Amino acid sequence: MSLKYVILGLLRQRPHYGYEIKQQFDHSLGEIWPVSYGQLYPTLRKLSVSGHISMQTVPGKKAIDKNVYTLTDKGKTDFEQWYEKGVKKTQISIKDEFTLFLFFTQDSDMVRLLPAVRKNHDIVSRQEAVFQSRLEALGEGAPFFQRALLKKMIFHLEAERIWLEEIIMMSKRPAPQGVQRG
Amino acid sequence: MSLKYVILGLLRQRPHYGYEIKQQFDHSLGEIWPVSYGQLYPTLRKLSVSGHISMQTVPGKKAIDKNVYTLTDKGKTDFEQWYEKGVKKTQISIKDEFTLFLFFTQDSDMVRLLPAVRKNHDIVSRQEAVFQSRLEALGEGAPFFQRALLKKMIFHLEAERIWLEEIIMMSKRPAPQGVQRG
DNA sequence: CACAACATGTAAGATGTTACATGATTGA
DNA sequence: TCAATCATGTAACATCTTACATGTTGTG
Repeated sequence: MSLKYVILGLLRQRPHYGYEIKQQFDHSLGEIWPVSYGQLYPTLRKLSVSGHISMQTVPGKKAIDKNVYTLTDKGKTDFEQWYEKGVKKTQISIKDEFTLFLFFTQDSDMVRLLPAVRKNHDIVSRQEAVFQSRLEALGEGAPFFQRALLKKMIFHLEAERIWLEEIIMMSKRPAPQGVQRG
Repeated sequence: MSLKYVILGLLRQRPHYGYEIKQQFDHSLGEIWPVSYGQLYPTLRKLSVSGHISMQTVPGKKAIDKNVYTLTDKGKTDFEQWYEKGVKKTQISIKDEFTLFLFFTQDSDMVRLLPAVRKNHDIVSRQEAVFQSRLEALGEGAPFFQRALLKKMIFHLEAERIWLEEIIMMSKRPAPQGVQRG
C-alpha cells in the first residue's frame, strides 16, 4: 500500500485536508498516479484510526467543514523508515487494451489496426507536447523531482509514439526487414 | 475486465486447460500482463457459469485431472463484439515505488538516490538486452504481434534506461541547464 | 530423499474504479 | 438559472496479490 506513503509524504510538508491532497496530487504526481476520492477518503480514515495521522475539523470556505490531517510522530517514523529502507524498484507496466487488441490481431488483419493506431498516436503526441512545454516552462530553480517526473513521462510517451509509428510502417509492408522471397 | 478477453481470445485457437493457459501467458503476453492462478481459476469458473466457455474433465499426466475449457458460441460472439468495437486506448502507467521515492527526495538529498538508480539501471539494461536478443531470434515468418510486443517492451525499457542515466547526470550537478550564478 | 513440474483450487485482503448522495456558494 | 467549485463521504463492484492446501510423478 503506497498510497499510504504518498499521503504521509505530503503531510510531512504541512497539514492538509482531503480535498487539498487530491488537488496537490492532480497537479504533481497525479499525471502519473491518479487517486480518486473513493480511495482517498477511506485511506485517510484508516490512517487516522491507526494513528499515523490526526484529524482536526475547521470551517471550510463553503458550508461543509474541512477535515485537516496532521502527521503524527508515528506517521513520521513510519514514513522515514520506508524512505530509509530505500532500494525501490522501477517497474514498467504496459498493460492496456490496445496491446491486448494487437495481440489478437492476425497478420492478415493488420489493416484493421490502423484507425486505432492513428488515434492513439494523436493522443500520445499531444500529451508529449503538453509535458514538453511544461518542462520548458520550469524555472531553473525548479525542484529536481519535478523536472525528473516530467522527463520520465516525456521519455515514455516518446517511446510509445515511436512504437506506434513503427506499427504504422510495419502494417504497410508484410515483411518488416526488407527482402522478400518470390 | 479484460482478463476475460485474454482467456476468450486464447480459447479461440483451441481448447486449453487452466495450467496451460497460464503457461501460454507466461511465454507470450506474460511479460507484459502477468496472471496468477489466484485470478485465473476463479475467472475460468465465472466464465463457465456465464456460459462463455464450457468445461470437460480429462485425465492429466499426473494424478490430478485437467479441466479443459472450450469456447462456446456465446463466448465467441462476445469476443468478436469486443474486437469489432475496436478503438482501444494505450495508457502508459508509471506508477512505481521508485518514482514515489524520487518524488519525496529533496534536491539536497539527491545523492541518496544514486544506489537505487544504479541498481534499477542494471536491471533495466539487462531486461532490455534479453528482449533485444529475443527479437533478433525471431524468424522472418514470426507473427506481427510477437515482433510488435517485443518492440514495445524494448522501447519502454530503453526510455527507462535513458531516463535513469539522465538522473545520474542530473544528480552530479545541481543546475541541469549549465550556467550558474556566482 | 528432496525438489521441480504437473494440476487443481480457496481465502483473505489489498487496491482501485464508478456511481451515488449531500449541499452551499460563486460566477457567467 | 445553470454550471462549476468547494468539500465531504459511502457502497458496490472489479481487479489483483499472496499465502495456503493437496497430491502425484519424474529427476538428480
